[in-house]
Amino acid sequence: MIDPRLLRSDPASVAKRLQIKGYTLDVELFESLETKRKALQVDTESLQAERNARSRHIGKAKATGQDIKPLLKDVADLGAQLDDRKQNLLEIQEQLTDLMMSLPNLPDESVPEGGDEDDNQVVRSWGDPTAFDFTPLDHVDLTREGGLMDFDAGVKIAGSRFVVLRGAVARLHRALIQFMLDVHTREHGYQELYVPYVVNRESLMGTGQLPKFESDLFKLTDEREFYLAPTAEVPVTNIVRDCIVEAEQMPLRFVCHTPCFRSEAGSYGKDTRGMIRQHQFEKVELVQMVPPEDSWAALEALTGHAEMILQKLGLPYRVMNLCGGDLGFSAAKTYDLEVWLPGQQAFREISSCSNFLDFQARRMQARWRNPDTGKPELLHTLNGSGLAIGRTLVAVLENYQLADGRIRVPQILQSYIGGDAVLAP
RNA sequence: GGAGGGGUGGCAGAGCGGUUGAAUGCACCGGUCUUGAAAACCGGCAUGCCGAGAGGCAUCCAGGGUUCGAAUCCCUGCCCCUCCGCCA
Repeated sequence: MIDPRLLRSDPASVAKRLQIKGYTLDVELFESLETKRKALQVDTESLQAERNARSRHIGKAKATGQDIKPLLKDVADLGAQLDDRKQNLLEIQEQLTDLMMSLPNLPDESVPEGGDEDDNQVVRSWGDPTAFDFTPLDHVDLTREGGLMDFDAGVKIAGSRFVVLRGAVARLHRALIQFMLDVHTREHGYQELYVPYVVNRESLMGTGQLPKFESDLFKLTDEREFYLAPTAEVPVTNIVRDCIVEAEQMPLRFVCHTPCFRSEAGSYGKDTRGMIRQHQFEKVELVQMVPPEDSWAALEALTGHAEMILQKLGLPYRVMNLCGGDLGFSAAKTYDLEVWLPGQQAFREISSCSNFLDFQARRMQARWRNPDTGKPELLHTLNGSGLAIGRTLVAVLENYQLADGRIRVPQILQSYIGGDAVLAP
């Protein structure tokens, strides 16, 4: 949520900055709601003050044994009046909260202008696109033999955009998870977490998936409002919801491997081949909670942590600064890591690292105790994939393929799969 | 699944339906004392909104209800704890 004070004091400049994200704020609607709210609130509160005063009076009169009947008569119609105004106020407030909760975060100054991914800026790149003296295959063709990636089985069991992995590929997939968790816990100072994969409405509100993006989620048919987590960001970030974190515990750095479930509504026909876009995929997620003044440095560090995985795996990639139009709902700034996929002859997103500033924290009421003021203040949250497992698997298969169709195993992964230098079927 | 007990400030923990936004302790902040620290003592210490200020309003898990008035009474939901049963 955007700071309501900022929105109230300068809606025009908020609107201007939201426009960079392609969001049009109806300033007039907001201001008229705000004006109504203010009037109603003052009205209601003065009425309440009167009622409170009179009730107190009755209490005192009763205590001294006076006749309270005339006093009661006085307040007879106050209650109904009050109920009426309260109801009006509540309706306006509800409209205002709905509006506020559906406003995206303000983009940072350093976010480039632009409407879609074509306007993203290359910040830096690492490695050169892998060279082959033959025409490289994509991961689908590479794994056809032996049904190592069995898309038909996935379809049979669940439906399209699901897959069954077998044998060496399933093992490599698992090895990638272990490897990433090890690097982040041992070298980057993250605490490993295990979390629920089912999340409630409040949690999704907190990180910003709700109320606007319900259709991206799988909802369970239960009388409780349960959803499958679309990313570990949701369960992990919500750990600090309604919490006041002590300063000496900061920064909090969590790493968590979870499956992620996404309905991918609206992506029909997009990335239908292979494992690039699935309803269910694994991800190792990095999440940080930091004091506000540290969050920009933390974004650079966190992005670096994700990059380190690609470097250790020897996968060429580039870092993109997302333009306004491509920026997510909650993010103030996002770096995407794009890995080189020889099968597609293209860079594809494999990680997304964002600073949310206090946007999520305000929704979650996640605070820390600022030692300078002694007061609870909103903290800053960040997260990034470190990395998406399915896409990393694809990248390894495609970048490490040999002319005969076998797959070399990146040096650093060999100890995770029994020392094999070439993927054994 | 069955039977009970609970949800109050950062934490612990009081709180006859009226002057309780809430005793007390701990923690924290400031001060006195001390060479310094500890102890002791004094003072301060929830959040949001409105207001220039004085002050006002709201919040004691959430939502309804009773009442002139609810932290306190009633109903529903959520969560936690204890015991029994079942279970990976």
